[in-house]
Amino acid sequence: MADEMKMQRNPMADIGLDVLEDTLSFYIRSINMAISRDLDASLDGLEVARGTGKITTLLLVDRHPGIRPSVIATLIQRDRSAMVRLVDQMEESGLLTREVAPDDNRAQGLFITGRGRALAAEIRPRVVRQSREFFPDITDEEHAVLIRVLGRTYRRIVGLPPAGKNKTSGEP
Amino acid sequence: MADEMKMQRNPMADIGLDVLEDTLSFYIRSINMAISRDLDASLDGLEVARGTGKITTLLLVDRHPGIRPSVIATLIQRDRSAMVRLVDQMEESGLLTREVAPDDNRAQGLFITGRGRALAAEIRPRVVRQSREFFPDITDEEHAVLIRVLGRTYRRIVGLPPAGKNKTSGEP
DNA sequence: TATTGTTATACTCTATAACTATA
DNA sequence: TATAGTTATAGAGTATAACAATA
Repeated sequence: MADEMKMQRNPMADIGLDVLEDTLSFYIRSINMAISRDLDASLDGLEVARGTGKITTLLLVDRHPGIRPSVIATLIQRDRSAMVRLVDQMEESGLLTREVAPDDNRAQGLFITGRGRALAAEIRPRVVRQSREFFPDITDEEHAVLIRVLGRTYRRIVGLPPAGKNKTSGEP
Repeated sequence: MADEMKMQRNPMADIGLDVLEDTLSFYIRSINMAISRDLDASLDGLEVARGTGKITTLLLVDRHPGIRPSVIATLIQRDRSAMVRLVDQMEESGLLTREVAPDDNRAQGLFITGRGRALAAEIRPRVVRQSREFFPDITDEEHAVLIRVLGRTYRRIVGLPPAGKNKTSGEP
């Protein structure tokens, strides 16, 4: 009788996630969707909302004048064709400019504009704050572990040297 | 002299990521892209590759016969319209069936088919293995911390009760 | 022959709104 | 009035292949 009464009063209450309960990729993929939506909302109207590459591109160009599109493409894990559209878009918005690289006529260097620099300054604290505030229920220690472990994984994926060793210009 | 020689021999070697270096959302978003691509590759040809909802839907329907699309939609953070297309697709593939819910004619229950059950059994170990092998350079302890912290965050986002309390059918 | 940037295309995902039928 | 599912559509992202110019 009580068995028949349970029905689905709160359908969420007793849902088990099967093996996904212990599967990191599931959590990464799920949280990615939520955090990206939240980030878009917190940057609404700012020309860098939507999509995963614009913020990184802006900050990298601001920090590394003359950086090449192909380098950024590697760091944001896009192919060159996707990178072209990204740079097109940001150039049209007046955030950066392209110049032919002095040492290689095939390549380009990207340079920040005044507007781009202002926007970078505007979003920098916002991006950091949004990221931390998205995890209100984790401790600073847990946060540090996540940064360390996920940072290590990211660097391995894109081919950056391990943390703390990026001061020396390494061998190829 | 040595200053002029550095040029850009290995362009990746000394790239700083600006504030993104300490921004969790950046790592989540970046790793998400890589892990999703890798998962797609490891499930190539299996009818559940591509896109984030199919695997979860299959395992949830297999585990919870009669589960409603709207419940799954909440757990995978999609709206109902996206859920419809997902279920359409999986029904056409013969992985699950829809039935009108006996207690509410508006609602549906989803049920696994033989093919669906077989596919679920096929992918379960693959998904778990892929997830762990994608992080070859983290310890089991670090892995456990990630599962615990990200799992907690996921449950908060989608409105599931905290871990360990999902045995009791909670109040609404 | 390999690399950098470019263009084109097809495919998928995302977000939004409006609609139906039930409750 | 609110909810479960559905349909339609515009916009954005993704993957792929082919191309030109340069190394």
